[in-house]
Amino acid sequence: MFIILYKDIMAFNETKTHEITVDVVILTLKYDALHVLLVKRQNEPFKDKWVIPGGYVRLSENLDQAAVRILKERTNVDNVYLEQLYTFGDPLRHPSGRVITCAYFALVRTEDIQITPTPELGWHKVFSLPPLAFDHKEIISYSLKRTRERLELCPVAYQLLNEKFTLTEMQKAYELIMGKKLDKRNFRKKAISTTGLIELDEYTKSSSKRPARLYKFQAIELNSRRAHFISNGTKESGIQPKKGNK
Amino acid sequence: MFIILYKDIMAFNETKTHEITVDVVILTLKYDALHVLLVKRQNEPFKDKWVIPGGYVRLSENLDQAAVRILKERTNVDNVYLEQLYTFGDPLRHPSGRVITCAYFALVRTEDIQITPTPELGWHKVFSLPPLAFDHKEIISYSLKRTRERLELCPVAYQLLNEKFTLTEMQKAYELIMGKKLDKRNFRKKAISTTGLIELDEYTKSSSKRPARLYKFQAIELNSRRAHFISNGTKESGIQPKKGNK
DNA sequence: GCAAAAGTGTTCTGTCTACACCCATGT
DNA sequence: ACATGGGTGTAGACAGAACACTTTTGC
Repeated sequence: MFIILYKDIMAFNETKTHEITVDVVILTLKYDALHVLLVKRQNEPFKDKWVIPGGYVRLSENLDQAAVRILKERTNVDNVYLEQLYTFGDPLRHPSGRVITCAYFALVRTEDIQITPTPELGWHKVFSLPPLAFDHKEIISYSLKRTRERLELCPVAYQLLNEKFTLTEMQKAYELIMGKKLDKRNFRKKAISTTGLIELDEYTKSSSKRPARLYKFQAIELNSRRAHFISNGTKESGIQPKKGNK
Repeated sequence: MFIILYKDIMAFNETKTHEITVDVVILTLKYDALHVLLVKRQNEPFKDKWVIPGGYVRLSENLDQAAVRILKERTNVDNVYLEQLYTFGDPLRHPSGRVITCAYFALVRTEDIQITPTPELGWHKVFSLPPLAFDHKEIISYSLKRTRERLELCPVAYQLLNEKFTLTEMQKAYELIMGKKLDKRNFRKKAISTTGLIELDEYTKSSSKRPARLYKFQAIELNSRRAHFISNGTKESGIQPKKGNK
């Protein structure tokens, strides 16, 4: 049996290691507001403050897998939009040690998730958050910024909508995330021209108003979506100059 | 003096720690090509393969500071564009252990750097790289993709140009990074309308052709630039809905 | 018949693209 | 005078923004 002196452990600690966690900002639309899933800390430091779900990265898994695992542990879904956000590594962000966190964010459909809210786990409105521990307010803020950027480039909002949805619901999702009103006619024009949006021959019924046409998004092969959005880097094969346009 | 058993160290290692490094892709323009600074590995694994400069994160420094330090160690400059790129954490990316790397990329002016190339350190053309160790080819590829995205949004290319430059030089920088030819008149129109570009009353002299007007970029307060580009998250103060446009 | 949400087109404006010739200088 | 890179404008296509009324349903 080996015997090792305490100072060797400290040297090991100094030169080799930090703790690394993955934290996942899980966003959903609920009751006409953007919500984030938070957990109440049971222990010091920051006892009774809220945090986004996270955990240590296991030695056998990559960062994406850790994020998927953490997401699934909390929500039991794994079939969602998930993207690496940023890595936060301030030495003082965790009061009791050096913890570097690789933050991810996920967009999930409320209908896919069965969470029984408890005093320790629940959805909170992104625009009125309870007191948060560590730098988690900053992480949520940054995930909102990134979500807005993604929304402008591609229609990831459908990841927040039910399988079948009306254009008004889709517009509402955009307005809630972007935080501003959009013009109905312009929005619908742009939405309809989006590739992947499929017009159905179905209409809403329950409302006491005029029925609205339903739409859905083309099923995207999950692996290919993850290949785009969850990826250690680019999908380009190697490094090549782009082709000239002459 | 404490005495700790070997198995305790292993438990510590299993539950708490991975190694974390910061690697910096350092890009520059040289001899009409985009170059990246590479180091030849002296040890196994991947002995004699090339890597991008990197190092362990010290317990007292944050990730940005580690990147700045690594950049400065290699190039002796610290006044450059530097941005966190992505964190790579595949368990198999490093054959001899679990090393997670937070990759950065930097744009530097060749004129600012005095590197005496040795067989172990030097500039390599991004489009014809030598054999690289680990996943460093992927990291360089991704940094090129990100640089192109940045170029389309803001004129970071001036970070690669000398203090005073001609529009033709600027166009050449864009063409080399984007990998395609650009239209001269359209480029100049767009460049001139860019805020921050200052037309000087100076012209090139040395050429044996018609002198070209020189331009420079407005000096940007370094701290404010770093606040934008090197930042643990967003600069927005807190999380607020955007103002409506009605 | 009325309240409430669904649905629908046109005009204007600014931006991006394509494209060809004259200018200033050194040799 | 000529070779070389510097410098300039316009017309057409396209995308985004502003804007108001009719339709369909449940009650």
